[in-house]
Amino acid sequence: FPAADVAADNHVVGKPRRSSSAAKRRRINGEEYKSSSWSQFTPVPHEDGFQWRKYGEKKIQGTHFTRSYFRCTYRNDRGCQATKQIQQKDNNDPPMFQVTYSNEHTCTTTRLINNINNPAALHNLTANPNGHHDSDDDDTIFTKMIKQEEQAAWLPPPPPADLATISNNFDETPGLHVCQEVPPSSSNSSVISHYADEFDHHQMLETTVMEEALGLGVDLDDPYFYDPNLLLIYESLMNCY
DNA sequence: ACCATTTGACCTTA
DNA sequence: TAAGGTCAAATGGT
Repeated sequence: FPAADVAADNHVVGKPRRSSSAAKRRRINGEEYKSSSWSQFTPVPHEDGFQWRKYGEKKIQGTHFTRSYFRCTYRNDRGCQATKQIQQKDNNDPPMFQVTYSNEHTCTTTRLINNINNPAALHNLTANPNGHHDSDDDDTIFTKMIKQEEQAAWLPPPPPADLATISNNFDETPGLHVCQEVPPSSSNSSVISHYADEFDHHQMLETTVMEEALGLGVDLDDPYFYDPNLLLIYESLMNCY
């Protein structure tokens, strides 16, 4: 199953966010550390096997959608410093999200994923994506996240040329969602062309990534293609049968 | 009542 | 000083 190696090791779909100055490795106590931030594109931003608590949402300049900020649910009781940001990139069917992770998980769930070859750990992971014992309580959180994502996935259609219409769509957007569409800050033709250019840029970027992946034999119809963690689970399951 | 999300205020950084 | 990131009180769902 070559797709797993491609996505997990070579970062075809997930690539380091920082490329210039921040990409320089820092040296602490004589040890070298890689950047603790990485990102990936996915239509299912919540399906990464971890539990997250949202702590903020922000309109980022030059983007259509708000950025959502999450930290690990176990930050307080287990001191896990993992965080992630979710930024919706387009309104395709399904929409694509960029998920940027910072800091590795130090909570129990991380150990389960790292021990994916352990059949017991794998069973726990696949039986319940939260990586816990099975119980109704654990399930409700994950289910809620998925429902939340589904709501975000079906936003109003792509921005029309008429800016007044954009504002109307924004007002009708439901309250509970991950990334909501945001109206332009001013109304003139340069704003429209700016968004058009930005849209083209993202389309081009996605196309480049997809072509690169296809060249390496990735099956784009496979939903697990987008998430390295899910790919690992998928691969281990394939090995089991 | 408890807990996660929302959201404007506040803080940090370039 | 403005944009991005985080805090925390208010809000809403169960």
